[in-house]
Amino acid sequence: MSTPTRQRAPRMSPAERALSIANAARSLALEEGLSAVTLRAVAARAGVAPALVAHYVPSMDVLIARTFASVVSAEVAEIETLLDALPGPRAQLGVLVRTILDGSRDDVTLVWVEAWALGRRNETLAAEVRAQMDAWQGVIQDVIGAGVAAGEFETEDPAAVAWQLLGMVDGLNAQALVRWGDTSDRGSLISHAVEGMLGLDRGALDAPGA
Amino acid sequence: MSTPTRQRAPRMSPAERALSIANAARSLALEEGLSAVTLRAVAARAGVAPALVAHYVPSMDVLIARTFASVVSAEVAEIETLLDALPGPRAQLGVLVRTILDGSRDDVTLVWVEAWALGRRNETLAAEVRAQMDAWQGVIQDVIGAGVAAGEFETEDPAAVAWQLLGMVDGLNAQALVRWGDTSDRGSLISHAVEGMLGLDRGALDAPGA
DNA sequence: GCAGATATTGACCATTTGGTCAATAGAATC
DNA sequence: GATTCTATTGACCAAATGGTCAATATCTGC
Repeated sequence: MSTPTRQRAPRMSPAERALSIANAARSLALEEGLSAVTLRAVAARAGVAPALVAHYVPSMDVLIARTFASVVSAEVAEIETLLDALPGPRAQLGVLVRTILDGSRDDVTLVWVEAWALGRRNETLAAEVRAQMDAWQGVIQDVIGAGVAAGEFETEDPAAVAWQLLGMVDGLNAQALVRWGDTSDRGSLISHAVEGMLGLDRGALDAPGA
Repeated sequence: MSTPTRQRAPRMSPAERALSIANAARSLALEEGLSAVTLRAVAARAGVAPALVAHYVPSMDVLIARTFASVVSAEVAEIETLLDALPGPRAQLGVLVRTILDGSRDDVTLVWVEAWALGRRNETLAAEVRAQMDAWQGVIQDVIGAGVAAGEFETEDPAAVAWQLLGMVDGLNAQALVRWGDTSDRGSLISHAVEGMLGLDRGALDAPGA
């Protein structure tokens, strides 16, 4: 059947090849989930013999953990720069919630959900999951903390609220991954929920003017 | 090494054997997760040859889906009877949230999380996941609907609020599965969140008297 | 007790997984 | 142009997965 046989891969420097493999793993994870990041699948996508992937990575467990970290830390960084451009904590929190729930990151959500499951049998991945959760929680906590300092939010425990909010949006995203269409009112409803947690008036977090 | 060899399993009626296998799969799922429900693992736990499991089940995919349904529907039934014993919607909602989040069902949570992940490669399981999500949502929606009818809750879309609440608690439970200890304030915080969604005063859902 | 029905099993098979290692090919250096 | 270095590969391996099927053991009805 035509040429299902792979050409010999052009020689690269170790750094280049390592990057190429990491990128292959990353795109594979985003398109088909972390469980699709197997030795052979990564090799095929990178256009390379399976043995080469094994050669460049200590074990598949750590490649999966690194891939997870790569995907998620990029998302965190993206959100952070987005928030930096906004005026105050209230605007930031509103945008934060709406952005996370806007459904445009289902691929990342899939990576999260599979990481929770795979983490039970891959301790390296589990550690990375905890680290990235901490990073996420930190971003949210900073916003909430700033809001409390500015007298805009009311809570005695910004850290706990941040964890709570993180869990909520994770759950809603995971749910959206499984359920049919209908991702309608997620934004406004959770805004009301957050208002409840932070002692805000109803609608205080709704999208401003625009 | 002693006797790692299995005795021949005592003969049973098909109904009995099928039940025995289902129970083995169920306990395995609760102890080690859905991904541990493999042909050989189930056979070992049931004290039976692997071929017998294959004989009694159309495929592992459906055994896994049935096991998921068994675990989750039992939980739904348990909660329903718990709610029936309570006076009104507000008490029911408060207990509902606190009970789901009390951390005593981590085994079921693990089954949920793995079902989300495995469902992407097991359509039978995916269908069952959606069905059980609908069941859960129905229970919650009934409580909220009753509360709205009684003038205790304020929302225009009980169904949406129910979905939202379900997603939130799922996420918080999944998070607790991964994070270290510290499952502290989950109850009261989410109560405030729900109060925000349903237009209740702060503290309206806190545990009564007791 | 004997014969038939059937619950159960061992022996296979194909596939997929992660991983190892000596051999090979290709670029850089002398 | 020959030699050295090394990126890359094919050929393996062990383990685990789901699944099939003829053979066997055991119970039931006659």
